[in-house]
Amino acid sequence: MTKINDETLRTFVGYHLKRSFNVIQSDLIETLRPFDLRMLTYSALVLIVDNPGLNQSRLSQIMDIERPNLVVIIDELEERELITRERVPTDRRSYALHPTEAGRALYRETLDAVTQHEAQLLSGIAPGQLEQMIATLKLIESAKKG
Amino acid sequence: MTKINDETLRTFVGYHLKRSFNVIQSDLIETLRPFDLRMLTYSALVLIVDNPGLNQSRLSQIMDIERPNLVVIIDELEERELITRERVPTDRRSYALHPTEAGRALYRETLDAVTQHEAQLLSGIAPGQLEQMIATLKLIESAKKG
DNA sequence: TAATATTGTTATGCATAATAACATAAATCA
DNA sequence: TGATTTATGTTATTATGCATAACAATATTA
Repeated sequence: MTKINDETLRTFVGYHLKRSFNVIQSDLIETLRPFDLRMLTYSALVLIVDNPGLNQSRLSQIMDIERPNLVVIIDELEERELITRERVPTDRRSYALHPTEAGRALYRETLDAVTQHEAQLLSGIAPGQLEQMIATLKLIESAKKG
Repeated sequence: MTKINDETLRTFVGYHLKRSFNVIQSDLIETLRPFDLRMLTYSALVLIVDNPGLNQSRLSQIMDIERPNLVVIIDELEERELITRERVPTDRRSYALHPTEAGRALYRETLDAVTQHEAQLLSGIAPGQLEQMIATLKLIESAKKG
């Protein structure tokens, strides 16, 4: 088999970002599978545990997704009794999101698992090199328009 | 509004990768919109122009997608007469994919546009820093299991 | 008070991605 | 050689991620 030439696409930073993210994403999906969590439900759980009382509008902002898409995620976490939705007395439009004890327990379990799996996956790369890359990724993130 | 704490997620390389990729992806989608191309149809077009004669099986491998998902992409490119599918005499199971002249023209146009847009988006970051990041991204890419 | 904005929701559609099952053709092997 | 296995492209189906329009309830503002 002749090797395929992707040098043109390799000139794009986005191409490298996507391919490397795919690797990490595959690993993460497998890591979360035993806990019956997807990337988005996991991210939401972590953010709710770390920011108890926040509402869905704020959560969708930090997660960079549209509010309608967050609804089903919150529905799922609530149905599994990992979080609660409580009416806010001072603003009866919104719900305050809080983790349950089960939610906090799952948070601890999964955080351990995810941390260890990512560390294992990236064990061949020097920590300093990763730190440097993260600094650059933050610059890209802040290049966002609007 | 109180600032939301995402420090836990920030400990993951994957979180930074995803957020920065989202920024580049949004920009790319807008860049490709006038050409009526999506990321996948664009990638496929580039790879076919750069590797004329390759078949769908090989293309799906380099694109990291499943063969069934490639079919509709190739269908679309063929229907728009940007590429052709030709039976391979020596292996009548497969098709050789070739760009048409229109496909090569669109390739040149879009390559210019995409290159310029990405350069503009990342203009605030030193080229050397980007190169260093790409080297790290390649390491992550090659950490793939299987 | 009237007009406007915000929050959460439903409905809908598009894009990306994975799997099973299949017909055709090629390769292997016994 | 013939039988089995493998490879290629396809259809169908499903899950997931992500965006927009429209809406009811509530809050804000002019």
